[in-house]
Amino acid sequence: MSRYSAAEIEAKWQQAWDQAGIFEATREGDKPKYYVLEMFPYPSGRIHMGHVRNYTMGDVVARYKIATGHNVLHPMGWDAFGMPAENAAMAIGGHPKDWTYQNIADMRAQMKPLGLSIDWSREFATCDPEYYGQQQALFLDMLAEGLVYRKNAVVNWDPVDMTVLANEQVIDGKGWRSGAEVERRELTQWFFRISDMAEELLEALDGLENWPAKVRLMQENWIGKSRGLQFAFGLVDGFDGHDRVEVYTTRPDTLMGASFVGISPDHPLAKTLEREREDVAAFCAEARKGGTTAEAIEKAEKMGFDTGLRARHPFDTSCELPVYIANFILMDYGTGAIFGCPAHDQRDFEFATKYELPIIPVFEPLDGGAEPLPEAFVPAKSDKTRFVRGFAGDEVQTGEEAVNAAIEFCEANGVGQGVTKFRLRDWGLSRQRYWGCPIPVVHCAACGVVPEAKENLPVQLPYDEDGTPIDFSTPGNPLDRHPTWRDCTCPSCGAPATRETDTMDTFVDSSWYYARFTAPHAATPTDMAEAEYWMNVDQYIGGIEHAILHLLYSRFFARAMHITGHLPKKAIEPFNALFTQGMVTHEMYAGAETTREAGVSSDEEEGQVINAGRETRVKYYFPEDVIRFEFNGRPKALLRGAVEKEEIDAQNVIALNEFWEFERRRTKTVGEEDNALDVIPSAKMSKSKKNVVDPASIISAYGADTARWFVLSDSPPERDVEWTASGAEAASKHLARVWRIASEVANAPEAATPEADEALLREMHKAIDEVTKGVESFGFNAAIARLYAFTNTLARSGAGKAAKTGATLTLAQLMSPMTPHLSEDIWAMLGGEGLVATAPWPVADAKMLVDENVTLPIQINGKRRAEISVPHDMPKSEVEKIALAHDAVVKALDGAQPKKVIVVPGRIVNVVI
RNA sequence: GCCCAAGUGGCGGAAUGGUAGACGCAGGGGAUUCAAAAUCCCCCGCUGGUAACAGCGUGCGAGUUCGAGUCUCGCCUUGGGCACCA
Repeated sequence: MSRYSAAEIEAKWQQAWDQAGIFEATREGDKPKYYVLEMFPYPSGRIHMGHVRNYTMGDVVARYKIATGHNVLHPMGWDAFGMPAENAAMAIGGHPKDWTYQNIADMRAQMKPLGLSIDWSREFATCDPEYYGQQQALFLDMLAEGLVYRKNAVVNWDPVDMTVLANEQVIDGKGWRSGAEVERRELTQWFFRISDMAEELLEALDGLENWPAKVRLMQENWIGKSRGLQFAFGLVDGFDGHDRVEVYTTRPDTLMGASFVGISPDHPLAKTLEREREDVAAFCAEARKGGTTAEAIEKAEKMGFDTGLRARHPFDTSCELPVYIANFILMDYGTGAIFGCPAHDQRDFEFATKYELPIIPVFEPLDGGAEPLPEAFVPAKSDKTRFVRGFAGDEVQTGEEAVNAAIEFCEANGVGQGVTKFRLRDWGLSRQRYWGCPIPVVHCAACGVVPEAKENLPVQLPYDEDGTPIDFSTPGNPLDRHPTWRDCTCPSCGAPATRETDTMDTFVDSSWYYARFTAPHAATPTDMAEAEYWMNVDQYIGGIEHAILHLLYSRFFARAMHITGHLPKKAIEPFNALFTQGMVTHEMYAGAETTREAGVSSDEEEGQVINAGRETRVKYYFPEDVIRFEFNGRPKALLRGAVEKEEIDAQNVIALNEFWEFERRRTKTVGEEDNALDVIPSAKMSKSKKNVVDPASIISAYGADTARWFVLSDSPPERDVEWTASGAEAASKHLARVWRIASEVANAPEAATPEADEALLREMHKAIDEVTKGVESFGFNAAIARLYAFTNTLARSGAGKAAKTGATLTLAQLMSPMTPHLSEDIWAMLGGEGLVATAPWPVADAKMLVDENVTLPIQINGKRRAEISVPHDMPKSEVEKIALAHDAVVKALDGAQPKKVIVVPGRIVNVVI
């Protein structure tokens, strides 16, 4: 073979690894363990470049750790439950299970050629009954520990489809599918008691040193701890048993600026009033209208209703404040009631302006110190309030200080007490869906809600029992409609009973899969001995989009699993290190109209960027950028990305609601619907098909090593990388060059000059040093740049055969985490021992990293003016002497003495004149 | 509105406070070839200069330092997170 043939080589070495079984993880041996994990994919049916990048990074880490003497666990599985499968069943018939397992088979077939160091013997899908059965066992244990409970919750209810809608599925207050006005309805749902752990989940963030600061911060904000004062306003005249209104405030220092009290329409007092007064009922009905989406809230006008009730100010009993019901007050934060201080709160200010309530500043608008007031309301002569003086003297305090002083003051005066609140809510896990893990409880007329007996697990989803197909043709939960599945007996009394038909949020599935990988076939959720050995995940890699929900839920679950005896204490923070990688982007046209205007013909070359005129950039998100499906019989593809809206012709964008249905599976983080998510039909997509980079076609054209090399080479891993055809071409050429260089080593002269050998050896050790540092610090792009440089050195070196052979073997080794097949081939070609995959990582010789002679720049007043070459270990004084004798320095000094000479050994000389 | 991050050639990007622009892409020139592909060599921040060289240069403005892309402060721009959260 005289040319590098990726297809041949890659198949050959994958087979060799398989036969050697080197990626199968066992607990044997005394090597330190290392668990590397990439966020597992949703089986959409096709892998994309985002997957390639994610798994390549994980593979680099895994292979490097193998080479450095670790016992590595590197598993792969499938996040397989969720809406797309159910929608496919709805749109094209068939069963979600068949659709899913077919997709898994397809994706596995596409992933295998990448040559990943995965222990496939541990593979599972979350829709395997073996997995979700253990998840049900876990649920029952959590139920027994009080970590799960049932309560009423307000949800978006579509009265036509008779289903609960996620916030993202409510568009302009209407159900995405039915178009019916969405109602807010109270339903009984299951919840994880995650809010009880808010404090701990927050505090433990500090210990996650190897997590990106950004992710920790996002979680901190999400948990949203706040310190404030909770106290009661007494009502002047009580109403039907209500004689006080409890409020919570984070700004007790503005208490003297209170001009009204507001309560939520869902507040108990409002509900009582509603029952007895028609005008209140009418207002509350109006206020409750509209969904709970961020968009609906944004648009809603601030409305208030004066109940006529009056509240007494706790520090000024002569002051009576009106009690309003207001639509902007949420029942589920704080106490569902507030006091309004229009002078120091924008929202209260708007409300007060609208209803002509007094605006009472409590701080002077001093320079510095005091917070600025809305300009119109800075009083001519400021009224330094009694309150500020009362507890803080004349000094106007700000921020936390003022708040704490106010709390202290209030507590001392018997007005309420300081409390800590969190934004984090309990995690509602009930989904009215078929394709999810059934919640293993039974409803019994006599016993109520009864946990299913463990010996009856798994509670399996019905497939096609008794020839009764699952009915996906109509909206709602197919489990509800199933004629027999719900029927069961009560595990407690044995009487006929009904199964719970809600299934679990798919985030539950992904909250503990990392633990299951340590013992994927254990008869209990985990095997403690295995968990003790393998946990924690040493390096977790995935997309930033999971910064909050998935990672927070996993942290909660790990704690819950410890409490229920399924994980050791050390695993309550399951991911020691986290790396969030960027996306793979690619320029493209957004739709056929645009494409035609740009003058693109269909026979343009694959992947070429054709015209900059109307192109736009699309970000391919991990893990599922493109979902192919049929909708109403038409083939479509969904593309989620930052397409600039105005670039897209309206007719090319299918309805957002179709998109959201497919997105619901991954329950969007709140507010993400604002992220310009656009959807392009595949009919249009195929016309501009050249915009989609399909890993399979790249691999068949260039080979896996090229794809791997490229996705790592161009950008830092945490940043987005743009896929370009020329970049892929360059990667391919480079690998072919390395192979060629290796195959020509045999032609090198037996003996060369010792200088040439020495020089190559030094370069080699420098390369070892820098590449190792790069790989260890996720500086893959820098490591690759160093490998390019070393390759250039090697190619031009006049060293002899032995030195060149050694250098080439080392090059192959250093490249092996990124291009394992090519490296393996070169290793074998040059007589390396065994497999390069298991060969010990080369170690740089510190002595070889420093050259005998170094070039030092000479600066004069910080500007480079000359350079000298001196031995690296020459004493400072000698260096100084030589520098001062340099022509350029002598000339600049012009006979004068330098003020100062700074010599940094091996670095620089600076002469200050 | 609140919080966070990032701004370096035509492009992606290098650079423990110590020669800014490594490495790659794109571009230009050349060798090889009947020709091409492939390969190899050279140039490539801006301005002036044939050149040697000089001046300028890491978003803008200050500061610390012998020395700042890197540290501090203030702006500008872009990106991200949170949000009727009291």
